[in-house]
Amino acid sequence: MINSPAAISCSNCSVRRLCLPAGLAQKDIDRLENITRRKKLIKAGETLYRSGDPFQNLYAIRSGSLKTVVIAADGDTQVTHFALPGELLGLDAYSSRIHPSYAEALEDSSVCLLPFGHLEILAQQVPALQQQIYSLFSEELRQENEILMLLGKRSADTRLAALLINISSRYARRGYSPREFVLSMPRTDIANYLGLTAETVSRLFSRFQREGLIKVSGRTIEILDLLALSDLAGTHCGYEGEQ
Amino acid sequence: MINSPAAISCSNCSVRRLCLPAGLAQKDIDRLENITRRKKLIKAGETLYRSGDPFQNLYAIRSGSLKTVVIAADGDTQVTHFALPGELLGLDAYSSRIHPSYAEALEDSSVCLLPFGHLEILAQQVPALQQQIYSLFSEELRQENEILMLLGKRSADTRLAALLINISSRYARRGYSPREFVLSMPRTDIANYLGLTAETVSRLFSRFQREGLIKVSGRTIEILDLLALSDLAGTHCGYEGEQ
DNA sequence: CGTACCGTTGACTTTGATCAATGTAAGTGG
DNA sequence: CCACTTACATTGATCAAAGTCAACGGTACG
Repeated sequence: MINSPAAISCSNCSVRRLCLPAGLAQKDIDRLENITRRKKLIKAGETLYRSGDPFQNLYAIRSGSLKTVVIAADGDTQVTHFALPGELLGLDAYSSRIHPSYAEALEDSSVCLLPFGHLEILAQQVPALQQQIYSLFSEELRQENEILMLLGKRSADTRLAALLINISSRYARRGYSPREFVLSMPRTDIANYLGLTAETVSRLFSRFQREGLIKVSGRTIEILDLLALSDLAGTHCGYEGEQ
Repeated sequence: MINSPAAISCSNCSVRRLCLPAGLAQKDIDRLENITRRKKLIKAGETLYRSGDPFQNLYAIRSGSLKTVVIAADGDTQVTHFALPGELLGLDAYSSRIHPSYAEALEDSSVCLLPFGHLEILAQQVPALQQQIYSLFSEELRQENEILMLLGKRSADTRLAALLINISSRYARRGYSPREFVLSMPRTDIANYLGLTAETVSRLFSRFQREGLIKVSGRTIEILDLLALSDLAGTHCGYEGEQ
């Protein structure tokens, strides 16, 4: 864990407009930076926090990607989110003061630690920050509702198409190509997230490729027919509202 | 819509300890009451708000029950929540300023209107209220994660058992019998919520009855073997964390 | 170079959806 | 009060989608 030099403060973070500082005046960003100095680097496969850990911080992703996973009493797991830079992790721990899920890095990643006690006090003084926190909470609720629809009502191919379109649009929003990207998670995680098996996901990748929708090469995906894929996803695609 | 007499203020509301006033000092409850005077009565089948409506208020349920439903672009719907007294509706509308879902009364119900603008300002001044709002947001996220697990990983019988246990425990928390209750929603809504069909739900009710787990009489459910039913639900039962 | 993990593909099985018919209770108007 | 309507619920027969089990191929890493 390191104390950041000015070089990696919010002000020049590439995802600041997606993250907590969004909508804040410069003087308020300065105050926010005072409590977000601490960073953490985590390697692929390491956990950022575990289920059952006491809630101390929120975590803002600077780079890399993570999955969040809930564990049932019988040991069964459910991947609930694939998180990209600019997104906040840990909000679900507030009420119980215990993390109900764990977060694991899918690749080497860097996160900012946000001590929630400090953030809460600052939010009390800075209405725009307060509003941004509400907004991130609310947006996450809205997204989960869309995923609920996906799991409750959609066929396997629609689910996978929706995930691809979702990831594509989120990369686009971060300045990367929406047409070609590398999935940072294994097939098993995709399957778990979508409520399917790895075999079904694998078969669907093959089928999508056969049908000319995408080109698959291991975890590298090239979208050949974005329109048709979006179509297959319904308009259930933009479940981050970012198409 | 009526202005409440003192008789139906938060202070003597039967669900105040589950609702926004939880954890607030009396003087702060008094201030909260100043902005929560307006009530609304809605009849079974009427909507509290519709998808697309501008976000003005949160709604706290005083009595009755409602469902919240998201509508996909193709018209397909997903029931996302069955809401009981003390619960807050509308949090998911904050970030977009538009309700992404609609809320419909399952029986004649009464709700408190909470103008969010006012609530936000008050929360800025009353840390305990701020914390309670975070808490309700966070708790809702946690619950949605459990439902995700239910829809992603569980069989039809486990899903229905989990719903019954969940409703039972929520009634218990509100001072009603956990062993016998009337479901306020039709089978189709239960099926939609659980990602099943009404036929499957109906068959499961019959099977549970045949197996001596419950007694079904229309929408009246008597739980005969709470232990076995909880067992079937896994411990995925208490997804409101209230068992 | 071999081990371990991940991904793909095939054969078969199972779960729950679909289609269709019938049953039941509540409300409506004659 | 009773036929009639309507909405909700149940049950059965059939079907399809996705799961399971199993074998095999590729790639990365020690």
